[in-house]
Amino acid sequence: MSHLEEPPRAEAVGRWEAIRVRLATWNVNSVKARLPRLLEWLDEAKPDIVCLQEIKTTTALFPEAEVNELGYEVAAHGDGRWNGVALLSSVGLDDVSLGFPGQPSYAGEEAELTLIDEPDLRKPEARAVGASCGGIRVWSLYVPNGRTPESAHYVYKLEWFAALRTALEAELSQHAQLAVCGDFNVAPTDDDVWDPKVFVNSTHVTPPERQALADLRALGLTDVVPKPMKGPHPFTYWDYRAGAFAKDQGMRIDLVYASQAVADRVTGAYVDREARKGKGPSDHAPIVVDLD
DNA sequence: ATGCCTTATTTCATAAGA
Repeated sequence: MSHLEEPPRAEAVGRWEAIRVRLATWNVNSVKARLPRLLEWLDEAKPDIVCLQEIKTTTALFPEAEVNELGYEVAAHGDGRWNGVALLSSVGLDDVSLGFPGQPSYAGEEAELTLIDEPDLRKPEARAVGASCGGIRVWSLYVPNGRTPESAHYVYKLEWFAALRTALEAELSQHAQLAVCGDFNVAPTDDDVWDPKVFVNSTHVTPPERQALADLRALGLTDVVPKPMKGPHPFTYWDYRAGAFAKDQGMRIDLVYASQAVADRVTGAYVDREARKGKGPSDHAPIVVDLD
C-alpha cells in the first residue's frame, strides 16, 4: 500500500527465528472470491505470516499454488461451504495443528439434520489452525458467530471460548512467543462498535462474550490494538449493506492476542482499511502487526 | 463517503454472516 511504510524485511536466522516479522490477520470472506484481492494485497503489504479466516472452501481446493508463487508456505484447514481458516508463512511453517485439543463441535439445531447421531463422531468445524512460523507459535481462529443470545449457537460460542482458553493455557506453557489472531466475533468494549444502542440484545457485545475475551487475556495475552488509519475507532469489519463502510459504521471484532514476549516486540499495528475499498472487497479489513 | 449486501450451494431460493 502506497500510504504505508515499507514493511520490515524478515531477517531469517535459520528456519526457526526471524528477527523482524510482519504478521497479519484477515477474514477474507471466501478465499476463492477474494483471490485477486488477496494476491494483490500480499504483494503490496508483504506480510511474512498471514492468518486467514472464512476461506469458505475445502483444504484441497485452497489456491495453494498461487500463494506459493508469492513465496508462502500454506497450512489450510477447510471443510466446505462455511468457515475455514489458513496460515501463510514465508518464514517457515512447522508443527501444524488442525483444530485445537478439546475443540467442541456444534450440536445445536443443525445436528438433528445430520446423519450422524453420535455426538462424539461429529467433527469439529474448521475454525482453528496453528503452526510455528519464524520462531512464533501462531493461531488463526474463526470463533463461532453465536447468531442470537437465545440460540444454541450462542451456547456453542461460549463453550468454544472455554475450550480455547484451556488449549491456549497449554500452548503458553510450551511457547513463550505466541500470537493468537483472527475473527473473534466479539467487540471487546462499547467503543469497539459504531453505536452501542444498535447492538442491544445482540451477540458480539454481551457480558459473557466479553468475559470470555477477558479470560483469555487473564492467561497473559495482550490485545494488540491497531491504529485505525482514519477515524477514531480501529474497526475491522463493516457490513456490506447501507453504505456502512463509507459512514464508518463498523466493529472491532478481529483481534491479535499476543503473549508478553510477542507484545514486547510490537513496533506498529494498523488496520489496512484500503483493502476494504474498491471492487470486490471482503467485509473485513486486514490487521497488520510489525514485530522486531 | 471511494460507493449503499455477498457468498456457496443440494442454485432461479436459501442459509449464514454480525
